[in-house]
Amino acid sequence: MKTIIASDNNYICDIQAPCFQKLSEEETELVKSSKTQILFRKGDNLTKQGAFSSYALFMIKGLAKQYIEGEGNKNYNLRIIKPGEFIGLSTIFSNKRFNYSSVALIECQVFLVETEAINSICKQNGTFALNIMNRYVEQNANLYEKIQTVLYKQMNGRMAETLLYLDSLKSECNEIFQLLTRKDLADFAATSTESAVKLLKSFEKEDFITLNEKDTQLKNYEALKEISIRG
Amino acid sequence: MKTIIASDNNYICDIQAPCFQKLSEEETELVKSSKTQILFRKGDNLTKQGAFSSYALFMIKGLAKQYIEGEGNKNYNLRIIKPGEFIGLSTIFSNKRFNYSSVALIECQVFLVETEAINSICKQNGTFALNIMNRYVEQNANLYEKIQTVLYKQMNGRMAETLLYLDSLKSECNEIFQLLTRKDLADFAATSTESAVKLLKSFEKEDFITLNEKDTQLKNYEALKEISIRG
DNA sequence: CAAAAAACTTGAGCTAAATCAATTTGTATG
DNA sequence: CATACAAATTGATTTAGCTCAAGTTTTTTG
Repeated sequence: MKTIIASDNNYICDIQAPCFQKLSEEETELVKSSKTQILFRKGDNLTKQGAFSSYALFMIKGLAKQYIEGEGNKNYNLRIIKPGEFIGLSTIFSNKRFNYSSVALIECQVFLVETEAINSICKQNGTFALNIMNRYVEQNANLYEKIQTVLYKQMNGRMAETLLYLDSLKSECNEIFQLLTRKDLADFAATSTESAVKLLKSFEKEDFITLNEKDTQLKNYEALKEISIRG
Repeated sequence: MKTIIASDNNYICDIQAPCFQKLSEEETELVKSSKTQILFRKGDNLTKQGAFSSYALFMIKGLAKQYIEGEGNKNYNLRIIKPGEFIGLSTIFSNKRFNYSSVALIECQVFLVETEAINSICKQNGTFALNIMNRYVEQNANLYEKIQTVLYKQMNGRMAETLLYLDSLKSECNEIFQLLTRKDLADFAATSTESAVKLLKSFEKEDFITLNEKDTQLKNYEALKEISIRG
């Protein structure tokens, strides 16, 4: 991994993220002392599916994509990871492995938190524990939805869903589509790259979207939502 | 729902399950006071996907299957729920809906715990919170695996996996296969019922399994594991 | 800036698995 | 116990979407 460990305090942030606000002095110290600031360059892996780890990652700044690896270049993209989100929380418990991979789409400022630190704070501070737990619940709900999408929808619906999801991120990152290749879109929609290209063309022909250079503009949200739901 | 609420203390158990052991007097009282004992008959729904709820369920005795509903009789079976396991923990937080359905395979003795009770105990008792959290982590890990299975394996692999999973439950419930129809197996393996039948036949012909009446005996574990991994 | 590599595009053909249809077997019910 | 209903089985047919091949465009790099 071509990573850079922030040598001094240049990058050290004061963990001002909401979820760290309600910690006691002592707890804050624990997080601070256990965290390591790291800068990931575009294309670097933040986590590698199956790898053992004794830390979770917390995104300060940047964007990454989270995906499940299959055989031979087949991946399934689950989501875009944004600032304020944890990556690899599963390592907190018995399961010390990352159950997904993630890769930086742009430069990412991240800090690593020892799982032991998170673990012991959870024991002391129920509110913090609930915050973390809530993240699990949401992740869980998302995974259930993904399974439904993958099992019950067909290509068109999955691509429509993908476009709506990515479009919803434009408020935070307007150039989101420019950061993604056709293969990325295909991996979000769980199709082959060729099918993704054909789907986009057909959506454009039907005037649901506009494809300019690498940007993608949604035009007919209603139609896309309809396709996304119908499957 | 044809459910029977235990009228008196016949069925009331002393929440001796491990996860409730480390609670304080006060907390135990909270759980006890908030719980309602229910008996579900074979075929009854314990949870219904999408339904709002203010309680989670805890299985005392019995077996149920957990599944994700699709359109028109298409379901995906995720697991068999056993005594000592929670059902619908997701209702504890913002997400007050069940994100899956579950149905009793045999008579099930269950108690309902108000989510508010669990929630407040989590705040007070970090160890309990970690116990609950650990259940999420495992569920999460399972869901990631399921997505891999569904996306990257084909029929044969999924059916082999299904058979190995169900066989592993025989130690606790030897008649597990007799409780399941071909459609149930198909729903575990994410195939059509017809395909499931054909797969089982072909596994039998290859001498990987024996099909007697409604029981299924695994004969060649190695071969099945191989198929299950290769996909 | 030229060459090589990566990403994108398009059409043709193939394939895994679903659907359909028809029959048989098993189970529940009046 | 007979009738109806649900589950299981089998072969024939269809199809969604993948793979393959071949070409074009874009991006990266020496």
